[in-house]
Amino acid sequence: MADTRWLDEGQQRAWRAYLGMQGRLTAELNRQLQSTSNLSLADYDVLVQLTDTPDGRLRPFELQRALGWEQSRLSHHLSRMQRRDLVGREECGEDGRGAYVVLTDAGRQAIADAAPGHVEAVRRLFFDALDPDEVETLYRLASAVLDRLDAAAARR
Amino acid sequence: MADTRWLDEGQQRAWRAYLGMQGRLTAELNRQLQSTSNLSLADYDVLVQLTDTPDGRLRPFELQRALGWEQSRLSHHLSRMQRRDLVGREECGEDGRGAYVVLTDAGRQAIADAAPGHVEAVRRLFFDALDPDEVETLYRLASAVLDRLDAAAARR
DNA sequence: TCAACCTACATGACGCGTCATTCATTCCAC
DNA sequence: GTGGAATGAATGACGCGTCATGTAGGTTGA
Repeated sequence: MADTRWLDEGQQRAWRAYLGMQGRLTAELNRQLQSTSNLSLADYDVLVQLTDTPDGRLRPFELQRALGWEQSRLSHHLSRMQRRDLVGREECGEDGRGAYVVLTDAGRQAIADAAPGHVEAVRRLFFDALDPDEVETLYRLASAVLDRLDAAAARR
Repeated sequence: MADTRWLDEGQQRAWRAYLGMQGRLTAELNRQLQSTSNLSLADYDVLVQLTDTPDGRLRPFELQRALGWEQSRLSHHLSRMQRRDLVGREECGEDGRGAYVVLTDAGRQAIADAAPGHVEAVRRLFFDALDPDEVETLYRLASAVLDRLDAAAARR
């Protein structure tokens, strides 16, 4: 591998800026959510998915695909959320192996309380810094990279 | 907070795509680095910073600023890297409170071995999916958000 | 029908990241 | 110079994420 093609100047600074933004933005949003609502970003994402279904109930593997998480991460996270009474687990009649994850009243309340402040933070720290063109480009860019990642995941 | 301004359509999908890309790209790069070089992305970043100095030696607070990390994260991480003999700690003459973090031979070797494969992965999963305009926009976008984050950090 | 295989999910171990706290040293106003 | 604030750094506790593994239940085909 003596002939590595390194990143060019523009790629380098873009990558560095992206990494910096990524890490610090995630940390800051996490802090905001945690301190004002006692939720993590991960909790928030799970609750959003459950809230988006009519009966607040999903099979873990559906959640997994919607979130793009690893299976064991989801399982661990659900256990922690269950301990805090944000979600419950129920047996699944159709499939003896399976289960249902159910939004509890406390969970529903938690995300309803947290959402406005979180959206506000996302807007303030992120979208207020961008013009519409940049937002559109971000969408295209992220979608293209996601396709790459899907291909890589399929290859694994 | 009854009058929350939610995200518009374009912002929603951009945000979702960004979050998806962010999480999965980080996970994938971590996996690649871990499995081929037994290093984490965090290890890699620390080693890069140390390699960039003439004598492979930095004060922790300099590393902290360069990486944009929390102080305690860095301290914990350096302890773990020290246990694996990737870095060493030395006393600091000029300031009795301070210390030096020093790149070990093993650390220097580790990043030299890891760099080609990592850069290759970054290129394959990320830059190969983008055209130059998108890279340029990403840089502008990330820089703008970083400014926001600096402002938020200063306010804290 | 039953063995081989696959799918849905859980768990233990271990490294990572944050918060709160602690400690020593240095800086500075007076 | 000295008491108080600020700075540089470490640590314990605890939630998070990954890998490897385990297990029960479904599916398929000879």
